[in-house]
Amino acid sequence: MNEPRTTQGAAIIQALRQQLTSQALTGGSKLPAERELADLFDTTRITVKEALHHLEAEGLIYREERRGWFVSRPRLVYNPASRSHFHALVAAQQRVAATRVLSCESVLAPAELVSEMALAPLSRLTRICRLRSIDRRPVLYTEHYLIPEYFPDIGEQDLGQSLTGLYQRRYGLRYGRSRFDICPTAARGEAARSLSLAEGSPVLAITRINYDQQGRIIDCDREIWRHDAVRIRIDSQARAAAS
Amino acid sequence: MNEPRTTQGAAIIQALRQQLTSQALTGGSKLPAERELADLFDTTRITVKEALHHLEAEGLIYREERRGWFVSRPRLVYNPASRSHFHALVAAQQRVAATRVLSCESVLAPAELVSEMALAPLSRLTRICRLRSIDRRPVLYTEHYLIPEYFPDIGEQDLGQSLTGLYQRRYGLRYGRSRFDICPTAARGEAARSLSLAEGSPVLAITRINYDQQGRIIDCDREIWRHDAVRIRIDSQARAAAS
DNA sequence: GAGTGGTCTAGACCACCTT
DNA sequence: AGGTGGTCTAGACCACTCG
Repeated sequence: MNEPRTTQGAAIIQALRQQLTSQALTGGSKLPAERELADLFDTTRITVKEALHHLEAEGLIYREERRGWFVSRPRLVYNPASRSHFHALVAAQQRVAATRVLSCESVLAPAELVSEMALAPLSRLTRICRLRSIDRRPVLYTEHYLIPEYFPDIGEQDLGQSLTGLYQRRYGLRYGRSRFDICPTAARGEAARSLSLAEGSPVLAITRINYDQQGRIIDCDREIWRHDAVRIRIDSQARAAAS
Repeated sequence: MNEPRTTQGAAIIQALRQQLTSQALTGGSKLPAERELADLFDTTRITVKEALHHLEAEGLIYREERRGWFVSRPRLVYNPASRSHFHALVAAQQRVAATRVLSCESVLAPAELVSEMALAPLSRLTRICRLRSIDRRPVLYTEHYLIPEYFPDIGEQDLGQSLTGLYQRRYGLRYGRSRFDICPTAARGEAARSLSLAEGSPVLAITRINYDQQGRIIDCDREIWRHDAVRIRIDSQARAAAS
């Protein structure tokens, strides 16, 4: 097997992994403090911390800033190409969803969106920021950028519900095609704070540009998922022959 | 801006980020040694290392085991739903692709695939392991698990080319639908070694189950991408109305 | 106020890569 | 052989959370 020599760190990882997969530690529960683990394994906090980071990268545990380490729950299976509503999707997987609206305001279009959305320079967009939780744990930070002309009075609507549904009911807009990018990156700024993640923690960023049925761009949304909270699943049909 | 107090680590990150985005350090080049950076910023290796890990999570730099830190090149834009060949895809983005076949052998079906692929317990599958590079940097480790009945003599074929093309030309098999999962996780074992990643480094795992045009499962493939080397891009058409 | 993780110091030895 | 990152020691103080 060409097994690398077992380091102390690897031993800690293995011991914890076993506890985690054998359900001795179950979803949502808190791990002992780093200092306690260091005593337990007769080593230092730095070594323990390294081991915990490995398990975090695997998605078995997660951190909440200055609160401690917790056991991850199963990932939400999510298809960004389907238009299913977050609350319905979560409920279908026997979990409890919640949405909190963080802000809704008019902002100058960020530079990268000006070209992506084919806007005039210095355009204004309506930005809606929301934080979504599963089983009381915040897992998804979203920013929607709307073309304001299509969405008068959006600020007076209930934004805790599905925006897709609202677009259709209130504004008569239905999605046509959309394009999305999925990119593993690191949490920064507001997204990190809202998700109670340390700056630089790995996340999955999904950026989507939505067109209506006439092919006009109507909005763009950016989802920042905790990397251990989600698994993307997509069914695809056969295409034209490979090139 | 509610800026968190600037720590020493944050200062290092900012300084390096600036150098990286201003192209003072360009793709592929090597960063100074950790000890050198520690001197430069008048701090310890551990602090420097932490900062480097942040930039790694962002995808701006990457590590090669015991060789050093390097500046990332632009991510490959990849659509796993399209059947385009790796070499063609890479060439279209002005990069140079290479494929190395690591192994091709008959193995006992891994437990998780037995259920996923609806196999009889203790079935055997043909496993092909390959390592793919862009601009001489290994970025993608793949394992294909084939139903052996459909692929006689596969071991004698040239496996460095596109397997999709080979399936069709040699075996008359064409893909119908497929289902794929995209999951941010950590590198382990053979995949970590081949990609010269430390155990536990973040990667993007894409698992795909492929059906032929008659709806039979013909193979399953597992791609392990270096997390900073790829960006998934998918175009989707409108679906039936949201539930 | 006690406990937690976040950050940091100032070193050390080892395993591996490069020359 | 010399340089690199990988791992580790044995502490320290700070910022934040929670009861």
